[in-house]
Amino acid sequence: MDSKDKILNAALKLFIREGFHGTSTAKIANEAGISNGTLFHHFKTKEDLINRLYISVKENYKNYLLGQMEPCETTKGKIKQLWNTCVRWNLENKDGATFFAMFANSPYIDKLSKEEASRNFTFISELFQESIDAEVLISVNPNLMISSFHGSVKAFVSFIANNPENLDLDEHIDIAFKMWWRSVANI
Amino acid sequence: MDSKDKILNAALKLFIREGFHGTSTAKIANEAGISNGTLFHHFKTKEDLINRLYISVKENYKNYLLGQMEPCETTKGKIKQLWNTCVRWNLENKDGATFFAMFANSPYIDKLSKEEASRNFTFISELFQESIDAEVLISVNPNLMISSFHGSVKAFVSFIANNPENLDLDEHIDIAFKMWWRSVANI
DNA sequence: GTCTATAAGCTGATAGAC
DNA sequence: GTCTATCAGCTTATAGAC
Repeated sequence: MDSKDKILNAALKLFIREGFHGTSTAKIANEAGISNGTLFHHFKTKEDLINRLYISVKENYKNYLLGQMEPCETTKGKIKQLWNTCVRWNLENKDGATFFAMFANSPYIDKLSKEEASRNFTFISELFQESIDAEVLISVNPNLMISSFHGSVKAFVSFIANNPENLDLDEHIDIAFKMWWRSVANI
Repeated sequence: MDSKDKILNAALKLFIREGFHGTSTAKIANEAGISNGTLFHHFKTKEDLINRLYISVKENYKNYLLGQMEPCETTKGKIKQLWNTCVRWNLENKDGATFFAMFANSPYIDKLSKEEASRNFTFISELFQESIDAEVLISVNPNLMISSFHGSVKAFVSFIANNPENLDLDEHIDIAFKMWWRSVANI
């Protein structure tokens, strides 16, 4: 792992544990095992580091989704697989998910970074548009559909995070997807 | 308006515009029109200020909900009214909603504040539990139902925020509620 | 309750040697 | 690319007068 990645990993870990304010560049450098000067060789400013971290986590998310998706015949199957995979990334990458929750609306993330990051997820928009056109999904504003999708994923992940009883994960993933599917399926 | 409220208002405004890190106590005091010393007379530390602000916004949310709710015969009517009212608070109090999104998962908000704030919302839990018992809502884990409810509200609000075309708000509120209702109604 | 004055310590960032 | 040394400025918080 090169220095840049060491720094990004250390920053993610510290930001979610102690917040942006509580995490100085010195702490990040220390956690990464490099010097403060080296940090500023790789990142122009602290804000630059935050933005690059944001883009990096988003890209990790995208690659996970594309890597896990298998060919699937039906439209419903494709969407279910996407939903499941989103949930699993969020559960397996809690640091990344928390970082999004903390910083997605924050002023530290500039508009350019947001646009660059969201450009990676156009394949989701396309899937929904196709599904609406094919009358598999109800005919509503596609952006409302996408908001509903992500909202459902986030709500389920937050439910799992806050209810650490020994409940059957696969069973509840199925229940939650079926609930969401009823709200958007064209039947 | 007394100094304490002036400080809380100024802090909310600055936190969402410039972030926690970018907002010094001096800036807050200046925006509030009082001195830095006075700020520390009312709030023990900056972290104390953040936590008190969090509780204050949550309380404002609760009072809005309780104030707007009118007596309603049917269970579905009650839930629809609650959903609508939640959406309207989030749309009318964008600063508060953004503050939640930014800080709800953050380390600045301590556990005691979270508990104190969530204790105000037990009436929502009770409504859902009753509705499940009455077989108006499907029989799932009540916490999953609550997560789904808040997730649906947040998803809709985020859709409205990101799609500022001149779409009919009331019409879309109806559409979005109907979508969510299909996912939880016991029919 | 409110103000001014003050300070110790930390912050992000730079310069320059290797 | 990485390090050490360094700093100017800002940070939270306090003390004490009114």
